[in-house]
Amino acid sequence: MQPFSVPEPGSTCANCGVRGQPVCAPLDNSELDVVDSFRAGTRMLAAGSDIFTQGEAGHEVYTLLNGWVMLYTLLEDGRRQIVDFCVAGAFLGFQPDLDVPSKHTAEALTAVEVCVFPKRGLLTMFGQHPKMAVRMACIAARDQVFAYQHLTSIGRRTARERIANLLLELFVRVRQSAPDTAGDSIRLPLTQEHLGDALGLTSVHVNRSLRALREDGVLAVKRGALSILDPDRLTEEAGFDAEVSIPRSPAG
Amino acid sequence: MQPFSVPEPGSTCANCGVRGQPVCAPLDNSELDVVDSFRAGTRMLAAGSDIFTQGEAGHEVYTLLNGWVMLYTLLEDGRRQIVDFCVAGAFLGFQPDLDVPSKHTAEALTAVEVCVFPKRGLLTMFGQHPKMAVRMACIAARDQVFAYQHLTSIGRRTARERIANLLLELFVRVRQSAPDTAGDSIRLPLTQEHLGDALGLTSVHVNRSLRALREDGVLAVKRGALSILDPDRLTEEAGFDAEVSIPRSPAG
DNA sequence: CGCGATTTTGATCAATGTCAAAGGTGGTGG
DNA sequence: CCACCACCTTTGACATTGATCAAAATCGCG
Repeated sequence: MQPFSVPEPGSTCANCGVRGQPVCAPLDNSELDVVDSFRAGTRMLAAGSDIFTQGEAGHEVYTLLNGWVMLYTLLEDGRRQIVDFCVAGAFLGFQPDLDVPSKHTAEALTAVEVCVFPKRGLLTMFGQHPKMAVRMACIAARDQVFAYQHLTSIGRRTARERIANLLLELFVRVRQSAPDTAGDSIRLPLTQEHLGDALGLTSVHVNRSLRALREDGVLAVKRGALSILDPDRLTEEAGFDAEVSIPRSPAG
Repeated sequence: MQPFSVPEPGSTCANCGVRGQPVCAPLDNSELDVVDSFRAGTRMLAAGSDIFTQGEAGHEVYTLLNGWVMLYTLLEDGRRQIVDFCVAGAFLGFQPDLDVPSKHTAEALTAVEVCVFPKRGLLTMFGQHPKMAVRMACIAARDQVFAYQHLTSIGRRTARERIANLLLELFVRVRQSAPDTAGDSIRLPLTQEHLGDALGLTSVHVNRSLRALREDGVLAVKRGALSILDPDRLTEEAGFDAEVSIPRSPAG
């Protein structure tokens, strides 16, 4: 599957699958035309392909419509740190300067569909629609809080706690991005190596900790699915710290 | 020293010491009146006092005018993770929702002066001055990148590398916030415990690594001062990854 | 001079990494 | 439908980094 963009005649912002979440969420339907004409359509990408790449200055930003993406940094010697996993609704690739190379790679973990915006003109559009700029600031601030929580997990929690914390976090995130789903399990298209690279652990150690969590009846990861066996216990072990969200009508 | 705010009759945004850095930077002098009338004046805080506190919903945001601040999270059992150190120019306390308790505490490491803004009305002001909203988004995005780099350091670097990386980062940050300074050392009002809590290490281990770095002639930390002995070597050991800044006139 | 905080050092321990190999699993092509 | 292959998971033995505990030395400061 090659990357390609399509105007998608049938699809408009008004019937967007993630209408309530992205930068454009605060606009009302009449204002949405601007966004509609500004965006470059949607694009589908195969699992394993890069949306943008570390070291390269991208010219687009993206709203993730469905599928999973990971954001990672590679050190010179090949060590990899996954800094975030993204699901539907995430906004990817925003950075103030057009020509500065990205510090991270965004790679599709599953087949993925993104809504594409050219970076050029983005800030102008924000300037003309301050609601979007404010929304952008709120999204970036929220993601920063997530990054800080992730940081705290890696810096100060044990391997088992980190794993519990991340998996619970991903569980609620998927639930929020798809509020129609239910049950105690979700699809989890991650290998143990992904988990390790996100948590500062080796995949071997992730494996052992995961077995312990399973044997203790807390959670189970199997065949690309995560099942929460004991929610209370998991919440406790994860040291979980209720959600960070963006209010429908922001403060002020 | 008790917290207090003063209208500071002599001081205005136009002669602000960090004029080029905060959210208000992109406004021209005529527009600055709005900010001037919106802000609640400046406030001085003693070393050790909290600017805002984890678990409490603050009603203000702040621009740091001078001094050092640390941002940290406390886990239930007392483990502490410092997620950032801030110097002049930093913007503190922004979060979209007015009533959500903060996840972090901002504590003054030295005597500190901040410029205070009521949170209520902030987003309205952003709406009326889109340049500020855009600036806010850019600042949040930049800080997010910093958080990701910190994350990468803790997750994938050795103790020695983490220390080298953080100290170099602080060095350049101080230099940027006070471009008039020079020389190979800066004041560093941090204990080894602070470094450890920022890097996911114990203070004992920080001490040993610091000694090794000193004996190897890379850097020295002594009496509240950091000296860079061998910049090239340090840059290499730190795996340093050139600067993240916000361009004067942002993309678009 | 004396006290609390910080730094330094030593001895020992535990969590996690490394290396290596043996199972599984799913996908592909014959 | 089977065989094979790439990739992932699981397990074992052992190595290492960094943690823990404890005490001495030093510093900042009144």
